[in-house]
Amino acid sequence: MFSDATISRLPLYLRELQQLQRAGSSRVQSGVLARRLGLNDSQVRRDLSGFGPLGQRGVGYEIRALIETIQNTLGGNRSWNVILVGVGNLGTALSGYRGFEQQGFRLVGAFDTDPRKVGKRLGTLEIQPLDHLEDFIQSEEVELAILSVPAAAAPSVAQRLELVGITGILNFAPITVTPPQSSVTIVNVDLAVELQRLAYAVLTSKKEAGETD
Amino acid sequence: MFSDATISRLPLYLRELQQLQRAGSSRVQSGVLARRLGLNDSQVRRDLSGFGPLGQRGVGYEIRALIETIQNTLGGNRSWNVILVGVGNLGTALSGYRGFEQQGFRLVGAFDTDPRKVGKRLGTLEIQPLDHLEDFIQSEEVELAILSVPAAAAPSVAQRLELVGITGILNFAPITVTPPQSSVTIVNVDLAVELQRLAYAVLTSKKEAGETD
DNA sequence: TAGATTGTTAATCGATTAACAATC
DNA sequence: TAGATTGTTAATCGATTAACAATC
Repeated sequence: MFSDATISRLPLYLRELQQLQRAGSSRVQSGVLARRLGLNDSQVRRDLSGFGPLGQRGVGYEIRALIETIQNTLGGNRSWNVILVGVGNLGTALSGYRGFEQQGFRLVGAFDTDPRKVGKRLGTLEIQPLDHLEDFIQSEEVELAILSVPAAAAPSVAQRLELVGITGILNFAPITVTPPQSSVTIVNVDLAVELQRLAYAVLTSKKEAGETD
Repeated sequence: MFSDATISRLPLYLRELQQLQRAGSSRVQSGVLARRLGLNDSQVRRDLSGFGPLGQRGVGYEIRALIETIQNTLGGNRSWNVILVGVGNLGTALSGYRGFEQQGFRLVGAFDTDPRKVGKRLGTLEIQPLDHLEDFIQSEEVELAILSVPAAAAPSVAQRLELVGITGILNFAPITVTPPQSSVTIVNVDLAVELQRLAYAVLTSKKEAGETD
């Protein structure tokens, strides 16, 4: 129904639409979305046409309907129970990240091996020891895990999560984690990668501009 | 020389190669890299062939040479001075992120508007007020900025950064920031987007497996 | 009706991949 | 030499985009 390329843009449309809605708009045109996201307007219409006829010719798209439809497609229009494994600097930051809650992701548990952290609070949650992982995941029907442990620990923790039935892992540890078996989907996020892409883009835009540097 | 698709994979190769090197390997084959990154081996060879003949037929690629070449291409084989604007939870986490230093990015300054934060230490740095931004950027030859301020403040801070000559901004604020003029390159990182992609991947892999849910 | 914008087609463009000769 | 793996071609596949009829 949707190509991979389209799927990867749906979250971007969603964010932009929510921004427009908050700013008071109720309708939007393909050209507006395209400009704001640096895309082509044909591309936007083609992406959105996968939902069936949603727009009105001559008028545009109803923002509210678009948001609901995209959310339905992306997240099944339901909330997901998420746990955080590894409450270091990054883990703490991620737990406070507004965007997650907004998009239907509920942080229901936080885990760390460090005995000094266990028992402390993280927002409204109490940090639990890693031993509790298995019981908690089963009793709370947790499906997704955010992994922010040190690189060295990441593969073994990922394996443990898979064994107990976690279906998706968002890995922030600076190491590529591949699924031990294939019952779990792992998305690796590398923050340094983004900075490298930025540096490359800056270098090439300078070259284009004719600077010698 | 390199397609966009190839460029976006170079940082992934780099990370994988550094991991292999740390594990004691000195050579690697296209098939090995492909498997570890979920790519096709032809694709890996094609990507790497842009550097000229680097591999040895029948043997593979020298890891050390590959790393150096990729680093050269991506970052100009030099270090970049980076500042952090917005020292909240996320900013603090980013400042401690190992991956940045490893890839040649040096955090040279940290800024926040909050008077209670100004003067405090962040690692080896002292947090400065936003007023110091312009002077600091010019005297320290800062080129890149990591933006982790609240969404509402992001566009105006981005504009300020552009005016004073910053050439690249990595934006973590949960809002799409587009360059006011075109003298700056902005890369928007949305952490919730990754979680949404994961959720979608989980949903579709379930459907494929025939679960009704 | 006149103006605007969608939905969709067809053409173009670019990226992936299988295959294999070259060669270490 | 025999085995392995690169570098590169050619074919395939998929994604983007211009264009325009449909229609609000």
